[in-house]
Amino acid sequence: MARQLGVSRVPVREALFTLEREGLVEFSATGRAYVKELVPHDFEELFILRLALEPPAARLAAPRLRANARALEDNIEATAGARSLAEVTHLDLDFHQIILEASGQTRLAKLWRSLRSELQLWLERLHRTHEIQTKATRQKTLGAHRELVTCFKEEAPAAAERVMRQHIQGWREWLPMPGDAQES
Amino acid sequence: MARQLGVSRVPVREALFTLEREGLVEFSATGRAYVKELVPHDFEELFILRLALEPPAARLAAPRLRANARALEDNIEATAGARSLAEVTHLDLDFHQIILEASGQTRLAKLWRSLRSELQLWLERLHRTHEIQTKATRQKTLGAHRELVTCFKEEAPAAAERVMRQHIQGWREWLPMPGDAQES
DNA sequence: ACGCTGCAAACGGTATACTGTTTTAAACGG
DNA sequence: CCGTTTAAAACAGTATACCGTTTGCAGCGT
Repeated sequence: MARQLGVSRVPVREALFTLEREGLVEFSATGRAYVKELVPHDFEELFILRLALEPPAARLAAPRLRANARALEDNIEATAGARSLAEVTHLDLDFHQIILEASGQTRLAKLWRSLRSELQLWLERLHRTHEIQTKATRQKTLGAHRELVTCFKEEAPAAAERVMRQHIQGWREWLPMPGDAQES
Repeated sequence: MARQLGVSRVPVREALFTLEREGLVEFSATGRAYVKELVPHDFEELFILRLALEPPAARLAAPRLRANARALEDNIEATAGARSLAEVTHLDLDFHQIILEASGQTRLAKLWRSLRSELQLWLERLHRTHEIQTKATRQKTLGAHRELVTCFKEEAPAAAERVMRQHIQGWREWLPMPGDAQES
């Protein structure tokens, strides 16, 4: 890989470790790196993590987003006018990331960033294999996002937490299960 | 540092990045590494993360711990007989880690491991600066742990989640605030 | 044909070397 | 005396080199 890229091995090595942290690469016991394959259980785990982390993050972010809801509103507007599916996905992840970053929890935000690429990979895969993300689901997402912005503007942390929880649970239920939720 | 340790710079570099992931070291914009100082807000964040992550983990771990509660019971016994404060802390963290590892959520377990050293650092600091961890608090901890084991044995995931939540919230309330919960 | 042995190539980790940048402090001028 | 300039030292990142180990396969024996 280093030869192909025309760089030395140390930076490649570090890049691979970074990818490992992001869940896209895994190392064998002998230190060899492989692309990690997507098993349904991993998607389930991402859902569990989102459900555990994002509602409290929304609650904590509420005070900071009271006056700074512009970024979120711009995001909603952009999503409404987005033309490609990939664009909608990107904006959706952006919306959630803004909230995470605004929570003031550096570890939480860092964790989200490390989860994001894996999440995006899954969504892109679902887009390829299933015909999801219809107009109806996009409207549902936009509705939840608008509701969240309302909560932030009214500085209603508890409501923001509840709406976020329902948003994520609903999101999970809309999705065409990848293999169907094997709880091993 | 590499010269002092008698190794080359690359391994030191990687070790520093690992310590950064564990929250013990931070890098300046110019790439220089410093020991991260403990600010009360960070402790608060650790509490928030534990509260978000551990109750669901306990719920998910319940099925797996039904028959494998021995490790937890051994841990409780060791804690009851522990002589040093550091030993109790170590065993307490071990108890929680066993549950996280048993949750079957690799990202969750990995996250816990990356939080553990920071948490331990905080607890040791609290031990030095305050006279906590009296017999009463140790009994409270042991009581909650025993209750959790009961939940696992009876395979009561919902109860395990609830007990874990109360355990962590209680744990936070016993602690002599490090600076007092500044919600910035 | 199949398994075992041994060797060569590839590999992972790390020491050393090189390069461009930042830091430090000494020399200089105001 | 203080701010500016500049040159040397330290530093971060990365290329190259070295070493011990693993891997893959050819050659051998059964």
